[in-house]
Amino acid sequence: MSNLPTITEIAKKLNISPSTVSRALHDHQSIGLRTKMRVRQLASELNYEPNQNAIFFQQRKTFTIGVILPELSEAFFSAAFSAIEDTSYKCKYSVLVGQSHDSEEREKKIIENMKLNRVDGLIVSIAKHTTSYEHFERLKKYDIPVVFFDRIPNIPNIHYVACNMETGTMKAMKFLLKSGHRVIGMINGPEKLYASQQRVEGYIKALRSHPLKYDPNLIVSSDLTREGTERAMEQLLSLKRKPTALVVFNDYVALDAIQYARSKKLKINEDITFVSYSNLPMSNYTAFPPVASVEQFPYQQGQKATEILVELLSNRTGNAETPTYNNFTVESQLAIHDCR
Amino acid sequence: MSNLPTITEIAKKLNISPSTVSRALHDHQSIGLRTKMRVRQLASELNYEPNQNAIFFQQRKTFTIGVILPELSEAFFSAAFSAIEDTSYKCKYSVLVGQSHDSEEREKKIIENMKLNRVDGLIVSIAKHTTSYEHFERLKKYDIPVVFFDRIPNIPNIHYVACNMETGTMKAMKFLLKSGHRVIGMINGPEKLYASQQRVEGYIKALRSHPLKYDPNLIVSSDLTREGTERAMEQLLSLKRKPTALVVFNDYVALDAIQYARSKKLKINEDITFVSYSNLPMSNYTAFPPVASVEQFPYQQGQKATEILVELLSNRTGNAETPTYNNFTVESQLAIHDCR
DNA sequence: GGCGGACAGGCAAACGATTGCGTTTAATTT
DNA sequence: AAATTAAACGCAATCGTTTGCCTGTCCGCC
Repeated sequence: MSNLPTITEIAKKLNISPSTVSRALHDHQSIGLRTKMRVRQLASELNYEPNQNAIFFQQRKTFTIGVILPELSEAFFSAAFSAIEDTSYKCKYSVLVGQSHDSEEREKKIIENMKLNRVDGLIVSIAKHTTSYEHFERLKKYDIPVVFFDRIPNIPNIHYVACNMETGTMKAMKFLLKSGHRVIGMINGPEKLYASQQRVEGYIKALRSHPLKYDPNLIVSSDLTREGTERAMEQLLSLKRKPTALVVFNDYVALDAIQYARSKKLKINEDITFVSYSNLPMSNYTAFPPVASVEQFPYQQGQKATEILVELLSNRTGNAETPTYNNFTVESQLAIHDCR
Repeated sequence: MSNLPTITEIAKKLNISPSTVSRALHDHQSIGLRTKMRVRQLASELNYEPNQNAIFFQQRKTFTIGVILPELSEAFFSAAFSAIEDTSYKCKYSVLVGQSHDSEEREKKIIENMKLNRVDGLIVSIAKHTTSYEHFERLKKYDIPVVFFDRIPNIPNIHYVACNMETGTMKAMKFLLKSGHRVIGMINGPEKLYASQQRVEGYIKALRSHPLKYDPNLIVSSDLTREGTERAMEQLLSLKRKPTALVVFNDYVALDAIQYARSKKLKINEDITFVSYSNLPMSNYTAFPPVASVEQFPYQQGQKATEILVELLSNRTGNAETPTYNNFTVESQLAIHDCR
């Protein structure tokens, strides 16, 4: 039943040594053609399959990459994860996954777990409540490379893939400015996030290049919960110079913000216009979608991150070379929705 | 650097044998207290961590469960997967995942891969285009138990977790009947799916118990694509006895159907009413959500499936006991949306 | 005094595959 | 004919941990 054939069995049946079998199956040069044939013949007859566990153990490698994400059920991350799975499947890597549920503690535990499981490398999008990065730093000692994507920590010497949120924000701003808006607010995400900082940069640069003066009151942060978003909206709507348009951290936040605005009897696209990020497919179905969305290409990000990691893993010579850090920025793009 | 401490090292430094160290770390009875202390002391000093690969290899177990899903980016599956991850995390299992993208061929390849990776067991929601189940049958020979959930094949002798779609459909139907609808149509999913068959059962039972006569023309299938749904709608709307309400396979299909209805100038909730399944959070944001949705509890399904699998895996005695097949049905529930 | 048994620990095989280094045989060169 | 060499394969160690079985030692008890 569960007694799978091994290399040693094959060897015995053919009266040769296990090493020969192994080499034959790997098409090693120093094995004669007829032996190779006999081995392969028998192997396929017996339905032989190499025991990956034995190989992993022997090679001190698992051909497994760990993925740590905040929430698998969020469309952006599941799209990215889908890409990661697809890409590593192509590269013969397996994928182990854990979700931090945006908790730093959980994130640490998962990392611990991944380390125990001896993953070869990690792809991470950090939890929004993560404040310190030492648990990632420690991985360097274990020779486990980490590639961050989208939610990347703002520290030097890391591998990462991210979308250029600065230019993305500039595109969004220019679109709004062109439409005639002059007082534009922003609901930003947690300030620790690099992506949040980039949004502010883009916001300011767009204003400057127009030129308009920058009013810090027009930028407020949300913790990305519904309540946080409502508080942010409250703040923005209570300003003397009330914004006629808002750039909002992502589509989820935007939908909450829009609902809040409607509850305050504001007319969407008349009294107030929304632009958002990450262009969820669900925007197609919603009643009042943002008029435009900065596409963040989750699939591409996931794919690129995986490719970088695999590259990193295959180029390992073991000796202490000077490490170079890969980063890849995918250019963002503004998707303008047709609001029929 | 990457030279992690091993049991043998610890043994050497303490001048005892590796077996003693192993047993000490496992709190084995036959090891003296002071030796245990010394071992643990040194182990934590050296930051010893057992090499899981070695253990997996030695125990012929991986403590890994494989998960095969159609699409990770679908809310239902990512919620279920989230539960699977959470639950197996608690049970000290790792999760390997693959998505079939609803292709039978891809499904087969993933299974092959999981087999190679020696997963201990599998949790599967089958691809909608899967027609034969031999690739699952084969796994029995390898002693890899499979627990199906939600999308389960309609064959005997399997472990599965599913939502009771029959009673769920009856609840939906009764709700519509109570609201006064007399001609109720159904857009069903692929007929192969057990879940589709159950929906039809519930549909018919609800009619009979009312009693109303059953008109087969009122049930049409969609392949779950937008086009398929539109064809289904076309069929239903061209009937002489036009339905005033529709029970639709899931929320995605419902949203497509509703859009189609609107494009035909039908007024939602006046000319035609929709009831759907699986109560996606996004329904809260959409313009015209179905008035009610049969909640399928993806989280609970995922959790239960994982629990069953873990139970199955820990109860393995190895001898050929008569297998018993676990199945678990979570009762569905009708969520009525407030359409303000 | 001899015996049983509890206690503490060691030996060595086993899990399955890979790989550096040797060994044999036969062919080729000088 | 002797020497060199290439081809084809075997030996044995190795990866790190677990575990069945054995060996002492010490104690208590009849």
